[in-house]
Amino acid sequence: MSITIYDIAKQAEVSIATVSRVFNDSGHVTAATRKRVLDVANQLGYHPRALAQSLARKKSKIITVIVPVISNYFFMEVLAGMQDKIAEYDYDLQIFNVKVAEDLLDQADHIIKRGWGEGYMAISVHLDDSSWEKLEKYDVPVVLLDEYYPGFSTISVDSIEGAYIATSHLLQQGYRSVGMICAKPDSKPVIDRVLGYRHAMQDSGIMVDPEMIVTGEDMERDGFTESNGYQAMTNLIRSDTPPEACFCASDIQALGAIKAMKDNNMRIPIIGFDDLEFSEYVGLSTMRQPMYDMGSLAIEKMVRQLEKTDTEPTHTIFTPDLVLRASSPDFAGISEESG
Amino acid sequence: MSITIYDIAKQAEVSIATVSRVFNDSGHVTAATRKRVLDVANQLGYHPRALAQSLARKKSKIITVIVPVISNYFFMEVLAGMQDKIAEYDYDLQIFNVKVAEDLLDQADHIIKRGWGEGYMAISVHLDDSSWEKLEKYDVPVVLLDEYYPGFSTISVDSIEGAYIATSHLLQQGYRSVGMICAKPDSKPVIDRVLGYRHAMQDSGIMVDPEMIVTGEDMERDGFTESNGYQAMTNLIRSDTPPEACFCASDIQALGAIKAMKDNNMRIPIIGFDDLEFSEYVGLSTMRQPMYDMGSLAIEKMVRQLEKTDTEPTHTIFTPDLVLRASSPDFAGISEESG
DNA sequence: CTGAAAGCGCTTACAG
DNA sequence: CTGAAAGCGCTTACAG
Repeated sequence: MSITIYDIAKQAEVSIATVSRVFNDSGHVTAATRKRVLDVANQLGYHPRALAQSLARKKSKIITVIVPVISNYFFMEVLAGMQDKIAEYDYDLQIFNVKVAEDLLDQADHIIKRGWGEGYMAISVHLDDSSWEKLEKYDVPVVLLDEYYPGFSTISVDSIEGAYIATSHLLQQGYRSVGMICAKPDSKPVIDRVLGYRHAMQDSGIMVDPEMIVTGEDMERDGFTESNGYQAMTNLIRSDTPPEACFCASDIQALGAIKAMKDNNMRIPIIGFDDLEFSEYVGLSTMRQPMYDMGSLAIEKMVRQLEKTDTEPTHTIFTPDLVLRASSPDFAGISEESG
Repeated sequence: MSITIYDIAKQAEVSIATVSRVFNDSGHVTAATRKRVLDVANQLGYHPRALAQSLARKKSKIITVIVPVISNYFFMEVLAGMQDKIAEYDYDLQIFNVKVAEDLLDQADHIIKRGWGEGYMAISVHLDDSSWEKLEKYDVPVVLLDEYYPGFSTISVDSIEGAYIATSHLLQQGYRSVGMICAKPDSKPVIDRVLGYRHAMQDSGIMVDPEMIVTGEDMERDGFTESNGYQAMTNLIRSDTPPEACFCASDIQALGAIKAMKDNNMRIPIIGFDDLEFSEYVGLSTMRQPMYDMGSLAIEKMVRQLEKTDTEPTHTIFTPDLVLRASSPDFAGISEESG
């Protein structure tokens, strides 16, 4: 039913090898035969099947992206960067979702063994070193995004440093009691951001009050949701000694936190983490993660590996930038803002 | 180097056919030989290559998604719905970006001919009927999302009706001068939304003032950006007779429009279109498009076609729901709100 | 420049 | 239940 290389070879009165050559610009084909083949192909609407080409060439020209099902804004902005960048190359993107569970390694293993891609990128997939080590054995190009492992090329953001910067800024403004809204406590980014927060507090000689580190009840998407932030801030407000300022593990939660403050008719300075597209318009101060650039860079690293330009893994660690907006006014400006 | 069905056949002392059967639970294989094969396979870390299976079976178990590069929130929420739904089935998602240009048909044609997927979904790809007709000839399952064409299954939202509802609501509140913020004028959704807006105005016996239909200068993503909305609202404000209320073609633009109002120290009721995740937290009234559900339904339709449950194209047209929030207070409440 | 043939790694009737 | 063989739709040395 669907037409193949044989059909057009027959009609053009050449061998299938010649047809193949025409479509690959490989080998030298006479202009005449080339035209004959192309004419027949056009007439019949022929186009080589990528599947068959991939098998024969042992190259699929596909880059497979592994992402946790909790697809959030972070992933989306990263993906946008990937999509724009990959358009420059002769590769295409295939996406596989994995469930965040104990058998995460098995799932990744399975995806790689299925062998669709020439290379694999994992976004926010967190495994321990021994797990990554197993995957390393397959000797296939892998780029990790939002994760670090020496054996693969990685792109990540220094969450500890970011949290430190945000918290320190608040402390420098003169606030002593700074709270933190976190998400799922055992999620990798949360662990790091809490750590940075603690460091900053300690470096300022302030005892960390465990009750100042809160999260909401809604644990969908690992707690990275507006509702979680809303709940968390509500908890903070209702505590005996509400903080004077707050560092929040993500912008999306900060959005909810701001709403909670509004609903409670109060306002304290808050700094988020991410810098999502809407953050600027909401006036949210935040630690900017260059998500789009990270996605773009990930593709570049992958292509360099695929084309053997890079032979050793490379590591890029971005330090997030503090972006100050209305949500964390200068200390002097507080009275005006908190109307 | 990488191990194949032959390797494990040899070691297990069976034919490759038997190995294949074990991995496909097809045919009856003795428990003993089955175990033997599986043991060897595990030991060698074997797993069938999807590429080869696809070629032999003439089925790739892949659903290909075609999306314009201007990937916006709409696409992202749709994709989330697709991802969650596809997890229930034995299919995987592959994404191809197309550039919105004259040769959009060629690009789609090319993607389909490459033949990766068993079925193709197009999100927000707008072509004329004769173009879709050409694609119909390939006789491969296609589902269109955010587009209508009789020959394929489609899922769309009634933009005209949605715009009509939003505008009518504003008019019923008592506003006479209602403006509209649109995006790229010749983009499909914009055309429809402007139409609905005009209908509503006309049905209320109000002359449509062309100057009341504005857009911003930034045409990235077809104008569906905050900055475009900001510019558009700024234009509206600066006009000789600013409107008393405003319908906006998208939430993302409405976000920018609200900021523009704030910066100009004024506020008129505004209703957006989409209901993005942040809209609730911003208090933006809007025409809700069930994007997630649309993505989910698209997968269902596709699978039904792939498994021959559906043999005829089906069409689902959602009418967007009016969701009222703080951005468009009741007429009575205006004085309080516009502080 | 062009063709015959082997091969990519599987599946699947067809026999037995 | 199991194997030999053809086939999926291409590519690519190897000859000529």
